[in-house]
Amino acid sequence: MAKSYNPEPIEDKWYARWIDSDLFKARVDKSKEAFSIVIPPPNVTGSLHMGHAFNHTFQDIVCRFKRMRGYSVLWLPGTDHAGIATQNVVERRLAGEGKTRHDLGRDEFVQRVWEWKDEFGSRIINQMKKLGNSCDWDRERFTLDEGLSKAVRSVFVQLYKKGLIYKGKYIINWCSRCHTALSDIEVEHEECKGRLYYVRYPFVDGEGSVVVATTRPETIWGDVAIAVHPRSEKGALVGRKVLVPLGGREIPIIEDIMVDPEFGTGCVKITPAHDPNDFLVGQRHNLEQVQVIDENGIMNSLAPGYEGLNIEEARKKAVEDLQASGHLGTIEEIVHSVGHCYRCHTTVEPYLSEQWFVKAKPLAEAGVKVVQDGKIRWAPDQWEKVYYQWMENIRDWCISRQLWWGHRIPAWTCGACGHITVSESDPTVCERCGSAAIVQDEDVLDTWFSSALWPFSTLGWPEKTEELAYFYPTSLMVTGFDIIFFWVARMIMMGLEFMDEIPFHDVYIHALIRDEKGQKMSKSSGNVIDPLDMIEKYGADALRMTLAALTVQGRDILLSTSKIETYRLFMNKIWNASRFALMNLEGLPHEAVLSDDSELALHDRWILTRTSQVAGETTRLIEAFGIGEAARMLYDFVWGDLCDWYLELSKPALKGAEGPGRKLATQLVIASVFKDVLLLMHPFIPFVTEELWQVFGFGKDAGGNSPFMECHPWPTGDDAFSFPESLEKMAAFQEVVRVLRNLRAEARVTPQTFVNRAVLQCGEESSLSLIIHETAPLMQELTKIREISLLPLSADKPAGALSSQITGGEVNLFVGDILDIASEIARLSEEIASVSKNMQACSRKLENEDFVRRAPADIVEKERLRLEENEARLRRIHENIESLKRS
RNA sequence: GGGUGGUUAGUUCAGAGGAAGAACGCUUCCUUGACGCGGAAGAGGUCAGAGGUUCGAGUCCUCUACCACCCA
Repeated sequence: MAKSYNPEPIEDKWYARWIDSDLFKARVDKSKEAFSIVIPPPNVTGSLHMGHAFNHTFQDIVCRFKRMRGYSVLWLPGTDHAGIATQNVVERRLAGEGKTRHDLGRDEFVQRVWEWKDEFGSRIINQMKKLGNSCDWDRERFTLDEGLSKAVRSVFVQLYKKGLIYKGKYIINWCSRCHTALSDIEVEHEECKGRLYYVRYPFVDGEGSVVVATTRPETIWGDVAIAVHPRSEKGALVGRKVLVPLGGREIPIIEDIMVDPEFGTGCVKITPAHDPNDFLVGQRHNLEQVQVIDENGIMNSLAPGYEGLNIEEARKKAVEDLQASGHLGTIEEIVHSVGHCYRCHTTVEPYLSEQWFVKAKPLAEAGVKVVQDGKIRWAPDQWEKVYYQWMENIRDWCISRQLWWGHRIPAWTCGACGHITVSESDPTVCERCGSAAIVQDEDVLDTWFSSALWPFSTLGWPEKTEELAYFYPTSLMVTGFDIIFFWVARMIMMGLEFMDEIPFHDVYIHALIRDEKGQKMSKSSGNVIDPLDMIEKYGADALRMTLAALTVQGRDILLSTSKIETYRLFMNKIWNASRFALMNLEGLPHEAVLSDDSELALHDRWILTRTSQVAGETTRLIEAFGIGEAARMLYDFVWGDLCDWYLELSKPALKGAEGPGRKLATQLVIASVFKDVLLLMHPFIPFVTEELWQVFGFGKDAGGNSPFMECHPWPTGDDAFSFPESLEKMAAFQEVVRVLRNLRAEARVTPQTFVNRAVLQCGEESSLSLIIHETAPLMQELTKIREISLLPLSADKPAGALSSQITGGEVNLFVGDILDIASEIARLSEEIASVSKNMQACSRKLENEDFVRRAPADIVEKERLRLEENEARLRRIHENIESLKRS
């Protein structure tokens, strides 16, 4: 075995073997309980980023764990077609050829996108494999593949027939760069600096004017009214007419409760075609919709003299013109919320157009109920509130996108009668009048529309497949809080509507990964830590372990390469600990197992007990999605208990110093503990554990073949050797060792120097004396003291020693001439200070009648013992000082 | 404006009613037959502030401050 762990060849080797052996293949097996996860499908244009790596590590740990626990596991992988993003990518490539998609035409363009997808779409899938994802790759799906497209059509038609999908002319969010409508949640609001322009609208009849404040003077061309709040002092103006200062049209002053009397002047201009609030006011008052900005963000002919200007130019000109005509008042610098496209960050325009919508409220009500009834559980549960809040205030979902890449809307408008035919199969004639002059809607559906069907469309719906019956509802959904609305909520609504059943039982929401300064990772800020780079540099296991260990609730994860480095060292530690074990297991037959405890020393009993404890805790934690806690516990256990203590303690026996029986017992303990530890770590770090497992030869069958770890049952700790009394005894042992080492360091004895003698004083027949008696040779080994002997507490204190107090006794280390009496007295005085402080805290509590009366008896008793212990310590320290002064 | 998190060692974070923990960094020492990618010993804290509940509060409640994020 190599002296240090080199992950790369090992990871590639095992991943290939796992796949060749169909280890991750999901099987409908009615004799087993099903466990299924559908992956949140990454964008097919993308590459694996740290957020995916984190998300996938979590799912992989749970899936591997469940396989080992005997479930029939399906982890279904795939990608989504990411309408806007993918179309953007291919359009950029075309631009490189000096072409636009319109030069190619729809069919050819879509063909080009497919070619691009075929070329690059497997990239992210290969990256997932590098991370070690145990997905069933034979079931990989894509939101635009045939089956899923069929599901999308079926859903669209059914919702339309139920009246839950409708088409209408409404004001929607428009990205003039992506050239498409967006749903409300695809708009990111951001505080931006802007200006509030005060504009005078003169009365038609007579003197004076009303002043209106607006951030968008270019839309004045589309004004159709001025509104005031009915109960404000401006209410008197209602019914009068004013002139629009650009263009000079006459518009009425109306009243509407939407107006905030406190904002600006209390008078608001109403532009129904260019503002969502104004749109609603316009509907209430039956106002005209004057559209002056087109879909490209360019002023049209309804704004004479402005035609062809973009918004920025138009705004500048409007301000100049208003200034020139004397209609412009003050200009105020303000900060206001401005919507931006979540894909390209262009400022979103409210735009009046014909779009398709899903009526969300009826769907949302069912979605709220299943969570209220506890059928779907959220972890951490605080996200439940976020979900409710959104679902209870849900608005209709704009699902049409003016793109070419996506599921084309299955609606055909008749040129003869105007009827819309919505159909799963392409119709040839209008269903109402039979005319063949029907034209399919140009738009495609929001990508999230197809993603919402993912938990059942991927399992074959609308066909009634056996996979669907067996694996749906899925067990768990793991995702980030940023897509609760985009995805989780919609999957719940669609699952309930079409499967009449929840899509998953548990939702685990994890935090987002940020850089070490807490900034979001982004290409533009150059702070991206690429998971593939990290895998190359540190290994997939190290990255996985880092991400697992950093998993915490309710806080973003700040990642840095130094943290990954920490866990890379851990991989090396496991490697070397195993190397040590293997070197010392030579000659041990594979079939030998630990079967009796007659030759077990305290530390053997202790490590077996600890292993069984840790197995139980790991099981409990993973079941409860406590991945982070489990990973941190395993790290501490392996590095601390196993390596620092147990392996050091096992050395004398392995060298034969304790006789052949002890050597064999120790070998069997090591084999047993390593077997369990590798199994417990396997879901977290599958590669290195599989390699070691095979080298150890654990689980070999009669033919000498060892199956993969994933086929081996999970250790729960229930049926393991366990000696609960060993925990306390070992703690006492460790305390003595630490105190002795501390005294050595105080006396500046270098680690390799042997000290001749130490004397431990404690009660005769006390448990401490028994422990020390039993473990003295090991204690000598760990502390490099030639002889450690026992002395009753009542005996006279031996002179010339450094002393320190332990629970139930005292440690004396004889360092001979090095002993500096003055500094030893000073050190003991410090000890007095800290012991007295502790004592005071104890007595303060015990003197408090309320404490003694009301605190649980065991706590009071603990406090009493603690006080006694401290009193004894204090007494002994004083004696030691006296004795030092005498010498 | 409404909501949700967060504030603990120099740094990054665990801990969620019974004597303040880890990792990294720092100091001192050690190449001991698994690992120097290691080991041993140490320094370092009014647990944001103020009230309250409790015999007892990083831990539960209220308020304040600051930092994030979400929704309008």
